[in-house]
Amino acid sequence: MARPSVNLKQLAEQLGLSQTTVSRALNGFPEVSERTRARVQEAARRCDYRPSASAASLATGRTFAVGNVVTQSDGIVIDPHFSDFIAGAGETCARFGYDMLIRMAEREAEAGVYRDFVSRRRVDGVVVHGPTAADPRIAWLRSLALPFVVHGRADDGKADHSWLDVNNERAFHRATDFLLDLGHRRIALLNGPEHLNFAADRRRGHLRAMSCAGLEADPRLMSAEPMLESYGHRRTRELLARAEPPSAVLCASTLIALGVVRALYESGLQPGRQVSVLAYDDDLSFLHPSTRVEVPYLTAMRSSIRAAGRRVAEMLIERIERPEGSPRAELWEAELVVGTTTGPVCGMARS
Amino acid sequence: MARPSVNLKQLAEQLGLSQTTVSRALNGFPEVSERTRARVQEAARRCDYRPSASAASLATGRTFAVGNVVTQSDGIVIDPHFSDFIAGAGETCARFGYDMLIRMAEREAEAGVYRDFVSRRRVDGVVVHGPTAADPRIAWLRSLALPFVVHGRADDGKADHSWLDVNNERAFHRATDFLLDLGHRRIALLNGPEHLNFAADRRRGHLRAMSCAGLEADPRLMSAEPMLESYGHRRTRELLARAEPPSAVLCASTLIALGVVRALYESGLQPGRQVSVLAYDDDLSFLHPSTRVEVPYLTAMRSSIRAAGRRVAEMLIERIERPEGSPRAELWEAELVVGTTTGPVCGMARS
DNA sequence: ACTTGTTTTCAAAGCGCTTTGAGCGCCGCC
DNA sequence: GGCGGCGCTCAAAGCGCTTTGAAAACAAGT
Repeated sequence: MARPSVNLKQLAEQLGLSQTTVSRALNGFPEVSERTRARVQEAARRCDYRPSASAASLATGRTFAVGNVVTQSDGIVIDPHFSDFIAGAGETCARFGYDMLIRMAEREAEAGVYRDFVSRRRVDGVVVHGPTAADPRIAWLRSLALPFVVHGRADDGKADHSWLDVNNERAFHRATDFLLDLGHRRIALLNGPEHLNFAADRRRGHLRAMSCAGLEADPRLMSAEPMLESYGHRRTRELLARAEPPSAVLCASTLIALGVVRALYESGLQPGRQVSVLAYDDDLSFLHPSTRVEVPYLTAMRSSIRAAGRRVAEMLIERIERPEGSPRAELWEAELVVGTTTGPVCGMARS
Repeated sequence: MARPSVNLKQLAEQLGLSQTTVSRALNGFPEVSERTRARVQEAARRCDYRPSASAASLATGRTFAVGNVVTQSDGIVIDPHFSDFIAGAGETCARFGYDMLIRMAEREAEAGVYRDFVSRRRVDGVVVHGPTAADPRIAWLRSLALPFVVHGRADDGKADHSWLDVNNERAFHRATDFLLDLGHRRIALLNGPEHLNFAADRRRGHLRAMSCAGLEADPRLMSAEPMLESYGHRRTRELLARAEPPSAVLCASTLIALGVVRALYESGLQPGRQVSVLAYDDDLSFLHPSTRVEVPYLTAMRSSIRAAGRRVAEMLIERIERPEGSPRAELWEAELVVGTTTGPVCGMARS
């Protein structure tokens, strides 16, 4: 099996046909007779013929690769949510014969990367991660005529491009309502970085729910940081040291929630008893049992980021293969999963 | 900035030079005069000229991409360790002008993916993840003459290829010694899947340390499963329900350890007091404070998987660009970081 | 002036595929 | 008998780069 690589020319010679016919036979063109097609396919399989990607790419302009640029904003943190998203997207890509290209760059260099993708013809399309308010990338990509799908929403979703987002605002509205119904009034929000739209939406959902209930949210109970376990832990310790600690904590990720839970236990408190914990759960594969028999632990608003990855890739491939079609937008609702970390407000936490 | 894409021919015409000269000027060949080179470079910059990747690739056979195949062994779990590794590798790749190609496949299809990479000329080399005992991939890749670097060790590292691994055996030997020194005798091992070499090595290190201390490891205290938080949690509850529970738990990842800690707290035990917890820590970015000022929480054997990613990518690029050079092998030592989750054995846990 | 050598430039031949435009044989239809 | 149409196949022209082999330009040595 050393070096079998046959090229089109050799295959054609072997068959006594022209390259044209062989190429057409393999690519399913109608103008080749079924008998010939079968012969060609058989020979191709026997010789393990596979067209060179770069030659095909040069001839067609297509690369069968989708780009993902990972910005290392402050020299830190590739977030684990990304890897689950990629896993989902990768499944779809594999199914359609695409590869995923990943390029890391400083945030300021991102525009350059897109131009590079286009002028060097490296990818057929890209997915845009972590949109911010008035995200400039949308305009760049449009002007470059590079197909793209946004994971999240830019321009409030009004814009004329494909996107898929979770209804973060509603998710946090509902989460807050759930806690309010349990009697909680002092609710802390441990949000992700709020220049990212998803985090801003979550904050808004939380605030809306509070004001619908006639309550004013206490700004001192709200924070926004990268979603690390240590953030949940440190912040919870701070909150518990207050004169008026919260009776419930709303977290932007399960990672944060794990830190919160750890801090609670360290302080001798039990999640779901003295302090309730509710997290947004991206259904990360490594935080969940592989078999779903066990009772959920964290109460959470859940939506699978991996499923989102799958769908976003489908949407992207559709834009690539039928650019004339109209863009699609999907807004997914997160599902409330009640676990053991929430419970009715209890005496202790009353201010 | 709409469609600037200039090609070599146009650039050459514009300069009144031949394509040859322009190409050579840009690629740093010595036989072009400095004056001409400067002129060409200036023009290239002004026109934002970038050579088409597929054309260059077709002409040279190089792709400037390194492949990573992610096997979805049982339809589940892309593990978060992978994403940190990729982040590291991505940094190096970006520095050297390479892209990372990711392809998902069923484990049985992996051989086919490598062949595809080679015959379709998709990548210049690959990194091999998660080597197992007598891993067949090594032989495949060698017979395909595709440059590769193994993250981990195959063939006990004797083989003639580049690899980078952590000394997992020593790490777990030391970790076990550390616990033994604290007086622990009943030590549970929550290992990763032991068909993977790194996990087998860790088990061996643990067993060696035990037998060096004249102790026999209790097989009922050892388990091997995918490294999920829920695994740590469930398994710890099982262990605590035993007549003779362990006084210390050794975990193959921080994720597992978080589950262990949670289970301990739920049972009213404190990590570091009644039960010690020591984990292998890949220094995953999302489980650690971004600023390192805080005291470490988990006691751990630590080695950055991200740094490993960086180095593996360097080694791979070296193999790609100088295949005649001799392969490199590196064995990294993990560092012991003492946190708050370990302490001397205490009365309660005595059987 | 004429060879010799060195530097700088070029035309043209690939790399391996797709795709255009045409050819050929054959049918049926006016 | 000529003509359009249909079914199948092909030669050749790209796609945009690199690289070979040779030529042109210039300087230096006899």
